[in-house]
Amino acid sequence: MASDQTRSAILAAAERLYAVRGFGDVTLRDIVAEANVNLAAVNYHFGSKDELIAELFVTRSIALNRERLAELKTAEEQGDGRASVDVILRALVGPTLHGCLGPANQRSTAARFMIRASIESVPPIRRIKNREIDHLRKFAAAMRRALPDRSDEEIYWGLHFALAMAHHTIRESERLTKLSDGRCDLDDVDGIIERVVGMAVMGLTAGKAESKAPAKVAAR
Amino acid sequence: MASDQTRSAILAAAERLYAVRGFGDVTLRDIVAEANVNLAAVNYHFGSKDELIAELFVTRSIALNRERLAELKTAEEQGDGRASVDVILRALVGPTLHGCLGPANQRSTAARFMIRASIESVPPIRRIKNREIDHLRKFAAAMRRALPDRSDEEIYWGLHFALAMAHHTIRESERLTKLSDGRCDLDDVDGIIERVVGMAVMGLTAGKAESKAPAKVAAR
DNA sequence: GATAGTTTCATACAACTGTTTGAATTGCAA
DNA sequence: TTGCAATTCAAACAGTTGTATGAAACTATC
Repeated sequence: MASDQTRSAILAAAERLYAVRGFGDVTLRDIVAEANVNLAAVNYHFGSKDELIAELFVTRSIALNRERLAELKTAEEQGDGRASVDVILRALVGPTLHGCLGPANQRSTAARFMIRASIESVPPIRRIKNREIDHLRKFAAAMRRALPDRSDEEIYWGLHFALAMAHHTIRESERLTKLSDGRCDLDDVDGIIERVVGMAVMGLTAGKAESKAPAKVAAR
Repeated sequence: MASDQTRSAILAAAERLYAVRGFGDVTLRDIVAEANVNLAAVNYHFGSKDELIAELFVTRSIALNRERLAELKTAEEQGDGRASVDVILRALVGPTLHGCLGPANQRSTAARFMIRASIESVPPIRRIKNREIDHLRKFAAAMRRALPDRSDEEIYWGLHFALAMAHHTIRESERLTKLSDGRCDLDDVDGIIERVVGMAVMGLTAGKAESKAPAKVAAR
């Protein structure tokens, strides 16, 4: 309980190393060297390596989900309990994209860490991700209120595809840059968000009149 | 050169184990036990564990890419060197989705292996994936012919999003089923393909008249 | 049927992994 | 200061990993 100094040094060092080198080849010995603490400190403070990784990921996940829900809640309050489709989608994919993309040289360690977590999917992280379903259900519910005429199936596919585009863009941003010879601007995060949201809105509202304002779907 | 029996037994056993248990916890000893061969046989026939994995993945990748290109070529020949947007997209995402989705109990070992490869992303596989850019360029070129008015940027984003939806559906099919309480039918592969293609077509052609037939975008 | 080349085999190797141990040290309360 | 708990430390542990070795078994050629 006393200092907590060692504990946070380990957390910081671990996140830094995982962010840069991935989970695959970072050992406990690397971490304690980076943190300037003793090897046994990890097991003393966290119990095991997996629990260290889990704590790292849970912390960031909670923060991310909190942000998403806050955005959703604000939007629904302003809209009399009903937010528009594009606003809901922006609350879903915006925080992630803002957190993980943007100019590479100014990405936070936390962002790089979450990118790794999104790419490598090591067991302790996978276990946590599986519990995030409840979180998504809240967005499904919001979307149901925004599109009362759409079937649940359509809504789930819409949310699924929105997340697909967001996560894939994060995971494969390097490849997209290379493929397009830099013509796709991965630094313009807001542009990307509008692109993703625009596509998802089209998918969710295609063939029906929207119940709210048509939303500015054009990207850039 | 002689028998090749051992070699293929190793390949088959390795693919089977990786497909079921993932790359994370399958050791060479597991593989040789499953294949009923000696431990040293792997290094004798493949050089190293990584090269074994690479050969496995390259084989499947080549087959997949061949299938995609064949579909594209057929379509372009039938259309006087110009295929329609939806047909190009179907050639891009169809083979992958057909190969990896469908009723879980009748998925081939190869399909399960490719799903694993898509989820876990171990170093030797990542190295190979990075060389697949040329392959994508061919689809970009075909798309440019189909949509001469669209900018390269729009085309790359369109292809990127199409792949995003396809791969994410494969990676997260379990989660989508759980989230939607089974309302999203992951066994109807053709339905999924139409859904993905439909979305991508909308994204690529939004705001402009299509140069070919409007394509049946509605899913199911 | 001897021989040369290929393939198999049991075994050892060397390195690295996360974890544990028990003693030393520290910090704080009485 | 004394005593007690929390923390740090060096060292070792136990297990696993991929790989290398050298002899044995095989196979096909002459």
